[in-house]
Amino acid sequence: MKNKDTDYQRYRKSLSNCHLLENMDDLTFNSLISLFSEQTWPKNTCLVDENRFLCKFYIIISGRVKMYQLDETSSKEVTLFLLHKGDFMDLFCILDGLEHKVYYESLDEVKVLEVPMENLHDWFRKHPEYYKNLLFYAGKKLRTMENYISDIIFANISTRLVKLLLRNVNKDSKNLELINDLSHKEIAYLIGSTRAVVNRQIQKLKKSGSIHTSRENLQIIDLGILIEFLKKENKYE
Amino acid sequence: MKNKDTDYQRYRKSLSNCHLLENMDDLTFNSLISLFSEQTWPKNTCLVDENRFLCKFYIIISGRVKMYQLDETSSKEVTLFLLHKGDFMDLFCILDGLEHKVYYESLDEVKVLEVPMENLHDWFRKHPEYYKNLLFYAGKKLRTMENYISDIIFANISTRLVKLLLRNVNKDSKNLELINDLSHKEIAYLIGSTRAVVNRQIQKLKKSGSIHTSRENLQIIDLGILIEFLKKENKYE
DNA sequence: GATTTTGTGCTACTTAGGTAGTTTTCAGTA
DNA sequence: TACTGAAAACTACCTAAGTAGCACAAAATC
Repeated sequence: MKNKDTDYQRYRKSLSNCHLLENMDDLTFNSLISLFSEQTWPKNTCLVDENRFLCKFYIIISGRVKMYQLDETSSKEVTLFLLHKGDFMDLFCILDGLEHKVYYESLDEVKVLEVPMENLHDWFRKHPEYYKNLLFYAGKKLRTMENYISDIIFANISTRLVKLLLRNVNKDSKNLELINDLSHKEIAYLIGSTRAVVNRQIQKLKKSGSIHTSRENLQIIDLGILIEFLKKENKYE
Repeated sequence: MKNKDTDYQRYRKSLSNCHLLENMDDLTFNSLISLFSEQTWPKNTCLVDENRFLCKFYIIISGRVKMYQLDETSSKEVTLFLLHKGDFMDLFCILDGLEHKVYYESLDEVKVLEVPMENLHDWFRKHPEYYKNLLFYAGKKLRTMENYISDIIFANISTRLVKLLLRNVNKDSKNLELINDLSHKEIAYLIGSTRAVVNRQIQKLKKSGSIHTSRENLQIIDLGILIEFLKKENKYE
């Protein structure tokens, strides 16, 4: 039992940014977290089982999972969300209980907390006030999607690329995080484009002296140039 | 009091498709609906007051409201949602209580139910189990947005146009609804394109014999042709 | 009923970005 | 240390779709 308790404290700490668990006293937190069990998914694994997310719910503890759509005809991809610590799967299923045709793939070794959907629903029925946390999270994701749509419609690829970079710069360290070790292909899918086009833009950014790249690695060396670029395009917020 | 009761019954009926009010006994329904007051907005009016939706919440009873984003630089638009009977405003604000930079415009004379946000929150605190209804609605909208994104990335304009038409065909009457009286410009904004391009595609559809148009009016005369077209593009679901 | 505004149809032009293909570089591993 | 496969770099090409402009018709406004 002592062991479990320290586990819970560990989760409490590592999931401090998790909207679902916000404003929760320790007792409630423990009652919820005791329903979960920890799992590890290996790197670069697809989670293709369509119905899995109707019966199980997951919270990511560590590692990245991309949620993406695939177009069978052209075998193109779009990454809808790059999920990480504190994110859920599948948001859509937990909200409306319907099937969600979407793909998930781990980009790192991923640790998750798993709970049978039914148990989670039971818990929520007993603690309906915590639906609010789910609402808040859904709101965040809606906003992200709305921005995605306006970006695709209003902004060209170079703008979208620069915005993606700036979004993922750590405010304190000024370093690129979360997407710094992705291939050009993965970066392309994050902004709804293709490898070749993104590479073309990356070459331009390199020549401008704003970034430095090596194999599966992208670093920002002059944030100011990127910000100036967005300002020129009137896309700087 | 009698008068009020008949009002409530009228709302109950006309808002039967409203997710927020689903699975609600009459007593609860009345306790909620009594917080609202009816309002009428004239046709073609912009609701620009930025903070309005932070303090007031609206349910549409009749008429259409488009929710859209505007790019100041290019003065381009995208319509994110074409809201109508049973839809809410502003979903984003009710979910996370944050400001939402978005535009609303009435396309018809619109009747809404208005409630001060604070009162609605109070009601929800007393009836937290109805957060679930909000969750369900949010899920629906997330799905719509996800589809929007994949369509923009995977499908060309003609496909997106045909999909838009088919989505808005009444299953029973086979007639185009909700978007049948829009200008080409408004149709363009619904699929993230421009007037001229949409017009080009509409001419093609007319020549194919699938649709008939007149000023601000679009009718489908051969649904089969449109469905065949999508099948050929492998975009038919 | 005259004037203005708005929607539609079309033509001609431009271009960003998608596509295809080759070469080079690099990391893992046999 | 050589082999292999993936990522990256670069070139050449193509086209869907955005842009600009104009003419005409239907509505709306005066």
